[in-house]
Amino acid sequence: MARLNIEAALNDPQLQAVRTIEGPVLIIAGAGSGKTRVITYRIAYMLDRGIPQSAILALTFTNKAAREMEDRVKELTGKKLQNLTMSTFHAFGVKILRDEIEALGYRKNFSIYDETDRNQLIKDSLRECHLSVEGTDLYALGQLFSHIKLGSVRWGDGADAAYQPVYEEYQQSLKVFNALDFDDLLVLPILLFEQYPAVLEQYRHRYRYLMVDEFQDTSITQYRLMRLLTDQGEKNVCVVGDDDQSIYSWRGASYENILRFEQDFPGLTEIKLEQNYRSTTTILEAANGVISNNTNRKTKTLWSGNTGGKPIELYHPQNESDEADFIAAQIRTLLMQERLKYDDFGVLIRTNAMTRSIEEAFLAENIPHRVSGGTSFFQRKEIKDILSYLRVIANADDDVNLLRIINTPRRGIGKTTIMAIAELARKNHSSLWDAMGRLRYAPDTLFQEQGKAEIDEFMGLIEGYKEDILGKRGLSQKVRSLVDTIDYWGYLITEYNKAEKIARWKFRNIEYLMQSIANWEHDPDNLDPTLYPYLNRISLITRDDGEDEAGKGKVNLMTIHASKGLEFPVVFIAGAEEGVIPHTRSLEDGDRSLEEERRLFYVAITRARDKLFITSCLTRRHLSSTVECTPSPFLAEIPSHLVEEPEGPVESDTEAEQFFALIKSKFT
DNA sequence: GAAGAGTAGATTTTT
DNA sequence: TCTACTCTTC
Repeated sequence: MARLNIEAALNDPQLQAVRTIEGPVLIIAGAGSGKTRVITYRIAYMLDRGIPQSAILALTFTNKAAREMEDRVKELTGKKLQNLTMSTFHAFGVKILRDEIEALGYRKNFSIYDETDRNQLIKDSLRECHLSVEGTDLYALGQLFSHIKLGSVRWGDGADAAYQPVYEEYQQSLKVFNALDFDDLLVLPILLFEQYPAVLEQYRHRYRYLMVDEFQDTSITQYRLMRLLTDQGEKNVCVVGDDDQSIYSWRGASYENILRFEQDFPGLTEIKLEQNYRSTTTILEAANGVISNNTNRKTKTLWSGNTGGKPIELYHPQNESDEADFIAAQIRTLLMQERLKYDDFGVLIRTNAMTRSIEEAFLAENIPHRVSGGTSFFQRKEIKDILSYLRVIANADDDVNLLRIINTPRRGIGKTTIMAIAELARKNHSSLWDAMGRLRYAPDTLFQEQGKAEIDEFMGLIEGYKEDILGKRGLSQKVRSLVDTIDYWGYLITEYNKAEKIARWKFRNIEYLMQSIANWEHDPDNLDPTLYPYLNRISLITRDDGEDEAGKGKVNLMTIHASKGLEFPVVFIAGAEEGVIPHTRSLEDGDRSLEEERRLFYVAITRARDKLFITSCLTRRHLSSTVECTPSPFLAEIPSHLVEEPEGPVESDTEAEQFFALIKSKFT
């Protein structure tokens, strides 16, 4: 391999961070201080010193970050990295459970429930306990269940004990369905390790070098898992984080893990990376001006070698569509004037719903773009339908997914039939599939022959594909045949008979899905291209993170949360209004959340390398009405000498332009 | 008993 | 704008 020349590539603190591979290490890495660089060099350095790939475990926060890091290490070392484990905490949990879950009384073909599946199950559990679904805040109840499961709240003690039976029903159902929710992916490995020390010992023995990225965004549960793996012996664990960029506390993340780490690992090496290589002084000063208003933070001074920089430009468009047009027009101008490329631009928004207007403007202006976040591809109804078939083929006891497809496309198994099956399942404490199996051959039932025949046909369909797919290759071909057999196209046509366009578009999505399965299956690095690994993988992907090259040459449109860890020469922050950032929903629960919103704004600013645009609309459509907006209070925290703010609102399109746009849209 | 039509209700951030 | 649930019709 090419000789690793780390001295030339790194500054002193970075060098120290890379070379200190023994013992506990805490790296406080400010925004743009070369954190990813340090982590990748550190791994390369370890490999260079002869530490085997299989001994290294690097945990990240998102799949995207994991993949990116892997690519960079690959690039740096020129090695194949088949035994290096780089994944999210959740994916690591799945990996453990896939091998060991039988010890906990589940089967290996477990299903993983996403938010939608989980909400469905919570609804069913509520009904089962004779509580009204309409009168319950499902989101809040889901959060409560999470807290209970993760052990941060107890019944009666901050948690409404009235919901305890619902929780128990929920848990029991998961067990019967052989399904896990996202929390289980962390909690069950911990349980496993606590109950079976010998298993834990195996993992400790294997993973002797641990790294945790985005440490400020780990939860206490993730911390416990990490600690179990590193508490004994050499304690070669390195965590990298920045308390100022902690933006996931609503998901249980706690930057206090940094303090906890200091306590639990005495004698650790602490390294601060404070030199910012990314942004101009202007941008950095603005960011510092904002974040210094937070009270709860570790002291840290970011400085930059780049002096000066272009001013930050703040605009006030009339409404969100003017805002979108403005951004599109600026991109067009800068492309020509500054010779920038499309992928030099990042457009950051607070909520997914804000993508729409901007995307429309990009489409109208013919600006190639990529949206990450947003309603994930895998959340679309048509995709979920097809995937539900696959999930049921993998694990027929999965009632939630079974119910989704049992009559989709319609095959004459209606409400009454399903109720009867559910009744039998309830009596036997079994899954629906199990109950159907009984009904299928039972001579004496309340069922008419008609219903029975349909159940028989449905079960036959699933069983046939089970035979054909499980453990076998050629997945994408078989999915294609499945889609044909159930005539999903025919279903779409009848369901959307008034809008063939929609039906066609939905079917195209399914084509994409099959294409992506094919890509995954033909990836030479993929050693096991069968159904289970596929389902495990996609269950944890929320973003439509198209394969590596897909983002090249495109403007990046994403939420601020999704932008963490990325950087762009030019950044637009859209919707810098009170109620958007800070978001109304977060203002409801106090100062701690306000500080988190400020950190979010800080993260957004620090994504920019050279130039930052901020737009704050005068009005914005919200739900179905238009509301007046006031600028975000955070804007006033940016030192005013850094900002250029043209008077008055941005000009909206002249009538002539609108006319041309209309003509143009008719031709496209 | 199932299919189709119509109407609420909903939009913070993600594994 | 879209989806999930309810009510009506066949």
